Amino acid sequence: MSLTVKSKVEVPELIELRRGQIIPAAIELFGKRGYHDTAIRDIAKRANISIGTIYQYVSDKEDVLFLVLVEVLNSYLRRIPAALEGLVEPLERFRAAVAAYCAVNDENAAATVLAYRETASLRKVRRNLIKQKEIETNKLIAACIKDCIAAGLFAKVDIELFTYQIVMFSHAWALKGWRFRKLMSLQDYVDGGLELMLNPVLSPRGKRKLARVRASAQSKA
Amino acid sequence: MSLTVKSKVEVPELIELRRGQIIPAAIELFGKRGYHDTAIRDIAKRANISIGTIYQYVSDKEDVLFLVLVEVLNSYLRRIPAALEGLVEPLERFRAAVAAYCAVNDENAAATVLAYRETASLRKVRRNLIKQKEIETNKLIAACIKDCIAAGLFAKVDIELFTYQIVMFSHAWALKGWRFRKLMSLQDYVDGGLELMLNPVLSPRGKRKLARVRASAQSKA
Amino acid sequence: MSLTVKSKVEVPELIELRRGQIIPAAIELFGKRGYHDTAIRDIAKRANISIGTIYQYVSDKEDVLFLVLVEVLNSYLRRIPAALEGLVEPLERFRAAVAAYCAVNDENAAATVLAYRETASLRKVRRNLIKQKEIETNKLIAACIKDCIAAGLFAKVDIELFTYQIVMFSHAWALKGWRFRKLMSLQDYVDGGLELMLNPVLSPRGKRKLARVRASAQSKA
Amino acid sequence: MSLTVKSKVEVPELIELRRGQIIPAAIELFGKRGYHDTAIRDIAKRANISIGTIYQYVSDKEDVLFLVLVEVLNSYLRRIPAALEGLVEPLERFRAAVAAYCAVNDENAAATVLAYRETASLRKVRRNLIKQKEIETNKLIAACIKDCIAAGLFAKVDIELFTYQIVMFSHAWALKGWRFRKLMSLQDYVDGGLELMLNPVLSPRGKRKLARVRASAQSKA
DNA sequence: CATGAATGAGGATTCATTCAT
DNA sequence: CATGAATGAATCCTCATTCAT
Repeated sequence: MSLTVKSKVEVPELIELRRGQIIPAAIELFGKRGYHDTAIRDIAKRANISIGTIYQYVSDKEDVLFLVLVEVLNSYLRRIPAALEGLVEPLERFRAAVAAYCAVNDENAAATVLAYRETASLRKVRRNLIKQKEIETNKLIAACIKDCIAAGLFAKVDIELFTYQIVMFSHAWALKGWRFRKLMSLQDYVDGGLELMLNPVLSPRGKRKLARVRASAQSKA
Repeated sequence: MSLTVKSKVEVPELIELRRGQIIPAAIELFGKRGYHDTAIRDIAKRANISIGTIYQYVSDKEDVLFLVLVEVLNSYLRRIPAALEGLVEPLERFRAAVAAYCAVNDENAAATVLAYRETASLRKVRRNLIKQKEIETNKLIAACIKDCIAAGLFAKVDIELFTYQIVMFSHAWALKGWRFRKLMSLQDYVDGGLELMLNPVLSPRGKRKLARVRASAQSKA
Repeated sequence: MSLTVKSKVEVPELIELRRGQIIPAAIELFGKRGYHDTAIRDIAKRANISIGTIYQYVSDKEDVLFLVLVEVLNSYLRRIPAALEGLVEPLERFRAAVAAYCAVNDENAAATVLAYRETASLRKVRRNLIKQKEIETNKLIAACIKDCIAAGLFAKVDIELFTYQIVMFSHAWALKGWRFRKLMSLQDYVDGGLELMLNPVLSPRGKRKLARVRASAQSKA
Repeated sequence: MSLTVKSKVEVPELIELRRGQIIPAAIELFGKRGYHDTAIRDIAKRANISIGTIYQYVSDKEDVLFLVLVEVLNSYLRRIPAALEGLVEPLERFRAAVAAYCAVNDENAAATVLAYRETASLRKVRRNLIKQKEIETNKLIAACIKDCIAAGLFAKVDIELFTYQIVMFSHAWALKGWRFRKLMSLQDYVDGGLELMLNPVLSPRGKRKLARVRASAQSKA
């Protein structure tokens, strides 16, 4: 009920089509001006549909925000597995996951910032669902960490803490982009961050492995 | 002009008195309901003054937000030096700075979240000023790091990156409080985080020092 | 033109079929929620047809209200003659007419209330037509009164006034149902009312007749 | 809570002043166009105040309707005792009460019609309060009837029924004004109605009294 | 200086009606 | 003929801001 967004139109293709117009328009405007300073009228204009049409696929302005945030979080949730596809070596997978997550937060910086700013504007149930989605995303990273530990590449660190360190590191690129973008490239950010975060964690075996991984990466480049 | 908040009343003592009523009320309400969902009327009521009086010391609702954010950032800026007072040993100072910053973010979690949510609602000049204040705070931490490096306790890490790692770590306690508070105490959070962040950074000498610092901390307890 | 409801479909059977779906649905909903708080969409849903179909047989929401009110008034117009069928004795006919009119207003209380509430929402021409229908209904009762006078059963009262007294008495059962239904049965209401209204009107002969009519009614029961 | 209308302004004189502007404007417009077809903007314009001011003395459009209906019913409630002042003879009092009630319904015909049309638009609690007020008004008339019975002027009729007969008779002048005003004067309506309604009720003594009352009334005129 | 009543622009939402399929 | 998605005018209501007292 509060977790699903009710639509007056029932044809699934139409719902997909229209929400596919509404959500991107809203992401853009919410990202630029914030939720409260964006009028439904603005979204309608940007989406090239009428106000009335929006209200046929959504029953509230808050519904739009909810759809937007779910979409953002889902897109993050999709990107990490995609980046891991084909990779089997645990350390490589870990590094790919971090790089991918940073990349998403780079491409959708406004959306990440939006999630931080406006999740609080949702009703509690929905706010919780958004948090749940964040936890799910975190699990993807936690899994990589566990694999590295299992493979003897990482010491037995606090997984939750280490996961959040990586999550915050990735979000920081979006949240503090105004600072970092002046100072370094995303590539440097990821490399420097991994350096900083991996050292305390790598076992001796992990260090050797890392050296090899780096060498091969370099030879490819 | 946009950096200072204009007041119709010129008596400095009055300005201080009234703003001293307005700002805490606004911090509380903005923190609870957010900037947009808090009406000037609400702030007036909480501060036990009239709407008219608020507008005598402020020319805008945005002014209130600005004053609030400046106050929050300033309070952070004051806390770190206070925590370092009397300490001379670089590693101890570093650890104290981190602990202090985490503590402030714990005590004023709502304010920290507020800064993340609503800084974007300020005009550009002011937004920049807030960012500047954040940079100043960061410098306090960066200075500790530099001292540790100079003392040969830390390897020559990227200072900016390491500083932000600590900053985000501290903010995370407020931003992700909904998660961490269920999992651990602030003490454990700080300890676990320092463990995670220090290892990659400590020089061999630093590691020995750390062992001693810890031992003495334990004997005190 | 304003007195007839235009239909885009011309087949009379279809018009009858569709309006036969629309009107009952509208009577129910208008009665329950009122004209303004009932949406065409609601009527369509209740009638199991589409909004578009409604607009094929009606050109306005007001058309629906008009059809509804005409239908209500017509049904009243049909009920009185039906109740008089077979009766010849003037006093009996009079009493039957009153009882029948009260009964209709009992069965369709919501519709009677609706007529009072929403006739004013019609355009003037149509409002007048509805009033005309009311006058026609009243004539049925007036005729009974006249017959009683002609038969020497009633004194020469003001027919218009007496008619309206009866009309209002019948409507009151619907309009003030919230009061009367708590206090008495419809039967008691009709009997008590007739007692009250007849006395001032009956001639001596009328009184004797009434006594006989009552006696025979009793013996039947 | 739902029975009182909340005001943001607390000064009683101001509340009285502003509501004294709002309510008459609303009575006029609701009476003319109905509740739903009257916009708050229209009321504001007619009352020569701003929309915002209305909402400082009322929290809802429904509040306005409620205030209007309460005012209408109260004015009725005041008029009957006023008309009875100084009169002691029960039959005279009864006749004066009826005449007064008819007169109010004549002067405020639109308001009476409004009560019939729009009471249903109120929330249940308030609708009940309005009904309660109607019952109170009825009691004033019922009391006159009781006095007449006690004085042996009326037979022992069903008081509730007789009261409502008079109430409906008075309302009918407003509700069916479109008919009666063409046919007779208010004076004739009252006289004719009383004739019709009193006859069945008057005891022999009552009849003699009535004759005297009439004679004296005539000699005065 | 302090007050808070008055203002009205601005924004969310509804729903009668149309029209392409 | 039937359908129901699309439209946007219309309306309620909020709240930042002003200004007379």
